[in-house]
Amino acid sequence: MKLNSEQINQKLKDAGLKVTPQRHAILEAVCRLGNHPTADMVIDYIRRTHPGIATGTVYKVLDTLVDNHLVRRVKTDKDAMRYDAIMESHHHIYCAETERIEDYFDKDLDEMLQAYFQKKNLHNFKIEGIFLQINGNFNDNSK
Amino acid sequence: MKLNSEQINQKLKDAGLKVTPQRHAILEAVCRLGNHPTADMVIDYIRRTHPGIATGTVYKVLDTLVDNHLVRRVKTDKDAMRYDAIMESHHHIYCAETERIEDYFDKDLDEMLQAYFQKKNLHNFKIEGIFLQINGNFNDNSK
DNA sequence: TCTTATATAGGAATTACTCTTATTTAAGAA
DNA sequence: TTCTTAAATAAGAGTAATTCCTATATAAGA
Ligand SMILES: [Mn+2]
Ligand SMILES: [Mn+2]
Ligand SMILES: [Zn+2]
Ligand SMILES: [Zn+2]
Repeated sequence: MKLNSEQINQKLKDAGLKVTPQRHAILEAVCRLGNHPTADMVIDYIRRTHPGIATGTVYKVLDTLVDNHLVRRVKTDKDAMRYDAIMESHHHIYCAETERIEDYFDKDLDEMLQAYFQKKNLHNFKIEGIFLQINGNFNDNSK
Repeated sequence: MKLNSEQINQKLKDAGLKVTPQRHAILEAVCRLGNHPTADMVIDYIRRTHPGIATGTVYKVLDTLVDNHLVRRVKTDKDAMRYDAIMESHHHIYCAETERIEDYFDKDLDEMLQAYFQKKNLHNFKIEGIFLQINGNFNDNSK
């Protein structure tokens, strides 16, 4: 989560992508903003330091980052897509009312699910990932 | 899934909703179309028998049906929301490439998850539902 | 340094969805 | 059955979110 400038560049390189200031800024923004920002939030954040960036560039780079597994999409009931720079396996706790999304890491759960579906064997489907969306309401509104 | 006209009306009534031709047609369309149609697909389908229906009405009614638990939203990596008239607990198998979504019913899995989270107890979050999105690729392109 | 495939800027275009207001209607009351 | 009225719909303008196009710029390998 707390990647320095060099680590961000390295991630891009490792993915076989050209390192550009735009890609750097966008990946950094998704990391830094946390809480699963929308494209629009990314744009607002980036323009503070990088005023000229084009809207289309942000969308295109986000797609590229998703395709190259540096970022993932997080879907909610609302219209706008949200993005997540945490690529370690984790799930999402989501409150539709407040649009708040919290990460949920649970190794035991992941192992349980993996074991379950190994046994189950969905014929004619190759599983690439299993994600849980846990819907409900947060009791407090802290954080 | 194979609801007749009367059953559709009954569902609306049971939810405490006024029965209107538009609501009837929209709920029927989501049932009949299956495969998690977009609002646009619902509009196209309905206009064949019900040419005058307004776009805004379809979106509004879909919202109403979701709020009253007669339909649920299904989100994918693409921009457009999709809808599902199957309200029994089930999960989704999703291929991002083809945008195909298959329903996945699994009582054992549901019980396992429920038991797991009962024990786990996410403090400060009231769970309303847990949905799995199983991402990957279908081997065949049948169906 | 040169080359070139790739990426970005700029902005128009499109899609998906939302909102507003006048009109209509479902369904309970009389 | 007719009346009443809160709620629903039509129509279409408006907005948000995303995509697309093309000229220009740039990263990075040769
Ligand atoms: Mn979603
Ligand atoms: Mn949209
Ligand atoms: Zn996350
Ligand atoms: Zn379904």
